[in-house]
Amino acid sequence: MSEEIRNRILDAAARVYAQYGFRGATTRRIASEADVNEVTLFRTFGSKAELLEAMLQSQVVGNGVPLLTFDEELSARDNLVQWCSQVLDHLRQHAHLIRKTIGEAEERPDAACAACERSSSAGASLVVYLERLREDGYAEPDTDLETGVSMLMSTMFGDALYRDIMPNAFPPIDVAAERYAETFMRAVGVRAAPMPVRSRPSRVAGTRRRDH
Amino acid sequence: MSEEIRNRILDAAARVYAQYGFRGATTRRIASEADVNEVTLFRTFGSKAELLEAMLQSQVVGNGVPLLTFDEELSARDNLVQWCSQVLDHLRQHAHLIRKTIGEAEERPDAACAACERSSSAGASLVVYLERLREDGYAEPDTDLETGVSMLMSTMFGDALYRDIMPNAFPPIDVAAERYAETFMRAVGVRAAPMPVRSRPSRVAGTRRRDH
DNA sequence: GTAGCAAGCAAGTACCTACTTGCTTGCATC
DNA sequence: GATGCAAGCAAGTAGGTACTTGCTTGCTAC
Repeated sequence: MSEEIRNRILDAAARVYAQYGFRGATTRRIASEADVNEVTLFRTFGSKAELLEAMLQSQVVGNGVPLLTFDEELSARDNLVQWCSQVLDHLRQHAHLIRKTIGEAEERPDAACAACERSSSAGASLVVYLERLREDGYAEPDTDLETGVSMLMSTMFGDALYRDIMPNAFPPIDVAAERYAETFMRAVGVRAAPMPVRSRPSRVAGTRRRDH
Repeated sequence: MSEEIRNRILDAAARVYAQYGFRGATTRRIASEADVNEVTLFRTFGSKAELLEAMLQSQVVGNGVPLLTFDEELSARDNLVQWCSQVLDHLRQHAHLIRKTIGEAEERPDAACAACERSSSAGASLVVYLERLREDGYAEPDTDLETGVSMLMSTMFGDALYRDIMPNAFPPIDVAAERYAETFMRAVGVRAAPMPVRSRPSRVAGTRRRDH
């Protein structure tokens, strides 16, 4: 089948690109990494540029930064920790590829943009969640939410992309997610318990908050 | 003089490298950017690798991330805002170069490390400052200082390096420094006024804090 | 069996790359 | 004016790059 060999080439291209970048990802290297004749690359994808474009697209499809989908069963803290952990995992898995793509943004800006949209919508999903916490009285109303979210996203990108080249600039890897989430909560004023009183509007249906 | 032409080559190499990276920074391009014969590069630096190494070193020397040197006249907030502003300025000036160097860390890890040491010592200077604020009662004692600092550094790197490719993921450029500083202050519990009472040891000489 | 097709293989094209060599030009010093 | 030196210039070397062409091999379907 042609499909199997096609995927083998795409996978090999991803590995080679992640290590050597666009210029360094020669057709020769990719072919030998995929254990395929070099001519097959051109017959299958037409050119090196088209190959790498297809490879980047295949890496992005269904592979974006995870959105925050809150679980009513969990506390705000646990929701945040879990999401941070997912985002960190995802970014770390694609760290080399992202680093290369971003590093070459001057020369091929379109490639970098694809990945960016995903991450900004992930940030947006966090904003939505925080606004809900706020109207439920779980978060203080007078904090700079957007800046906090922006900082948390930068933090997770920084951790995932640069931990391996400057390891002592970050919290230990096994507690990073919760430390980020907790520090973030302080920054944007997310409380464990809701605001003491005020005219907090009761939620619609389906919530299980019976607290005072 | 040979010195002038040498600097012209180094500057040109920096520009070309910032745009094309190591592989893309061909001796031909650098020579033409410096308006110098290509042979002169080899006579002056020996090889392309030595040239670019010299260029990176010349960019780092006396050019590290600024350390936080607090001004007793200013409030903690103003000290932090000022420092953040300096760091952001510095990082933005070298953004392209840093991005390329970090993107190529897999292939030339030593080059990336040089820049990293500087920035981690900048973070360390912030920790020192915060510990002083804490013992003066200007900061809460029970917050995760290291994580906060790590997040602030990541934030500033992220802003400086990625703002141009994802502009709406960050606060407006003219207020970014103060928003980061203020959000950071919340996160690590830096107050405008010192702790209410306790057995706070009085500072040595030269301070002007007469508050209770 | 044979026709079609996907892949391998060997070789070649045209261009770019780092780097070298031999020679000329201009300037500054004695 | 002769010497030395830094730079330019033209040409060449050896190898890598993307990409092409022509032919062979092996498998699958009718």
